[in-house]
Amino acid sequence: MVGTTHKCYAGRVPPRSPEHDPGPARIRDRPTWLISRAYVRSHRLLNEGFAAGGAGLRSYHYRLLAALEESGPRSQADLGRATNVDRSDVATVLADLDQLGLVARAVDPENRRRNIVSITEAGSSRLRALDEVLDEVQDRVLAPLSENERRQLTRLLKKLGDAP
Amino acid sequence: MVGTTHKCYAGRVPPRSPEHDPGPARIRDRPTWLISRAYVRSHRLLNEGFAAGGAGLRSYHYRLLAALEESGPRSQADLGRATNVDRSDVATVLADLDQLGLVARAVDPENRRRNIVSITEAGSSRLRALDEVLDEVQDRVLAPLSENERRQLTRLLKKLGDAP
DNA sequence: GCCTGACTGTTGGTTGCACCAATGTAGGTA
DNA sequence: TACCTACATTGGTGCAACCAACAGTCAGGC
Repeated sequence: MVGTTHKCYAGRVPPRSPEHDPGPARIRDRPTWLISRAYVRSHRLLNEGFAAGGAGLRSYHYRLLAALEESGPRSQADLGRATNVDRSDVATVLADLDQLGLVARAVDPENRRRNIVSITEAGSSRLRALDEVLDEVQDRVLAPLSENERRQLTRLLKKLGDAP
Repeated sequence: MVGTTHKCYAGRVPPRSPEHDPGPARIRDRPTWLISRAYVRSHRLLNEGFAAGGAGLRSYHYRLLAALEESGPRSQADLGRATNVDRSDVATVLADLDQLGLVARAVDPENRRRNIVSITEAGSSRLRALDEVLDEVQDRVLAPLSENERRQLTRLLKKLGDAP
């Protein structure tokens, strides 16, 4: 953009920083800001990936499918606790997945409050497709970092997430 | 919360991992997931901080105030570019700050499309109060990490954010 | 037995943040 | 002149997180 020869600015408006703007130093180095920036970036790439190859599914759907495949059939509340997704969101997202035939829900005969949710064949195969999308996204998110730096970042973020 | 012994499971549902659940490995180590977790945590602490000592202001308000104090009066569009906030959001957030007397907006006489926004005395003093809140939040967010790890994380996240 | 309390799934919201579309106005350039 | 751009503003979308309330269900104590 602005690859032209003359930037005359006849109106001479720009009050400061005609060059690139590093952003306000007050927030620039603050971890909350950096984390937020990283999240926005990751979230954007993730959504782009899902939009391109996710067939209408989003982050929540993937989380629940992955958790189901990993741990086997379990109740919705259990699923929510394992994935940090609210019970109510679990219900609505599972309704989507159920309608698509990717999961099956059945009342637990031994505890009729519960729905035992299990992933279907179609769900597993869809999950594998999403896995490829996800892997590519990881690569794009981490693109600016070296292999070693990626491992460091993963370690630090994991440690950060272990906190209450 | 729930420090009790209530693992009744009379209906013995859990088909796997009767011990502690490390979460699905499929997402557990993925940077997008870790970044998202870190963001949720950071965002929650941030909102708690703002709710406690922010007098109704939120992240967007702080961002714009900080950018204004840092760089001096400038146009809204300029402000938005410097802070990664959409023009439309800049407008509405500035309307809040204007009404609170924390910023002042005046049409640029030399380019009447623009609003030159400047921070007021009250704005600067409010910003300093928010700074203290923010600093405390940083500390709580980074609590699980050592001093050296905090520096590493900051460096890596900054590098990550330099990407397009 | 009955009552109480806790848990489950569900519906129907709200909030914060990022983002997009359209519009009216103003400047600059061809 | 006409045209293209930039600006501020309004109004709306989408996603993720979260909360409140409810009916149905179970376990324990009385």
